[in-house]
Amino acid sequence: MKISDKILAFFDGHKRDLPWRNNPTPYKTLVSEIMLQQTRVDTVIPYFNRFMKELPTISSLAKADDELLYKLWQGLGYYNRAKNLKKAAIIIMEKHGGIIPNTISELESLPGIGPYTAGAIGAIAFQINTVAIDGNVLRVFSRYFGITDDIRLESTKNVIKSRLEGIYPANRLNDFTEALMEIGAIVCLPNGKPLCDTCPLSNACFAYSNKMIDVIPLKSKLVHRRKELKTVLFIKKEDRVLILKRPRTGILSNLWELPNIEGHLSKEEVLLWLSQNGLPASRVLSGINFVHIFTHIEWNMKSYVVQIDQIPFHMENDFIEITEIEKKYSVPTAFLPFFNQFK
DNA sequence: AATACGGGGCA
DNA sequence: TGCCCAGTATT
Repeated sequence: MKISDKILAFFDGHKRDLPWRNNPTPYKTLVSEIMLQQTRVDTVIPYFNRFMKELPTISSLAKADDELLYKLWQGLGYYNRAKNLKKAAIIIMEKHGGIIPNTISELESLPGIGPYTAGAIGAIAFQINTVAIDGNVLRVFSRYFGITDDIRLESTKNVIKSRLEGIYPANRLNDFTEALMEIGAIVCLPNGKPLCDTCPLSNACFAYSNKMIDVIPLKSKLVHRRKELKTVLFIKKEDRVLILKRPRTGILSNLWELPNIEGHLSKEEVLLWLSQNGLPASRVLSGINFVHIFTHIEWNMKSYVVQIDQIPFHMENDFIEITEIEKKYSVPTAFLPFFNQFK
């Protein structure tokens, strides 16, 4: 039995029931693949279902209100994906007549779509004979071929790509592409924990036969995570809280945040900051402290709850009812504990 | 070639 | 704690 047949047979017998696999369309493939970038399937599922309900077509996505778009993405992370997805939808409407393009080069020219996603959409939605190399595929085939180089290196990905091209079947490119990733996701697990007993590749797997599953793949360490101190202010007047829109670029771009200041401030320093910013406070109380960890930054946040007597007239539109914030404003996870402390 | 970019789940 | 995740854009 050819290796590709074994892989396809495994997929037929073990594939998970995922929402984007029900009555698949290129649009479902596009949205799911963007959401799945660096994000687990289980995390994506509820986001995908909500997204498809609110924005069921390319055209609705292209016209979507930005606040709705970011709200649908709240908590999913890598928020530029949402921005780029809408940009891509607009380009598809304007330059491709509303039809998702069916060539790798056209797909890859869209914002937010790189080599992996173009390959995945090309193969899954359009049966293009192309390789889609994600983290799963790198792990499965570095083990299978016995490739001991650092899988973060572009050169290693190219080696795996060319080796992989040699085992592609003539048809069912869509199922085969998903099958490779499915094996990585449910059998060939990371951290030396693969379930080789149930793996369709084990009898020809280099790492398995050489007892090297715990050393392959080799992956270099990430750079050090820097620490930042912040003081977060929960400034409220009855049911309304002051929130600010973050810049269009950088971390958590376009999302809404609580006012925050670099460093850990004392109550007196907070009072000074408030008066300098035209916010005379009636009371400043210590709030909760919280640590939020990003991939490359750690925010150590100290908070204060500030009650003010009167909202300055020029800030009238910046104080939003909490229930309204929950419904319509996209607030990054890092700030949610400060809202939840009152529940 | 290296870094910025989220958040959660699991040893 | 550290690793990993259906990666891409920017520098």
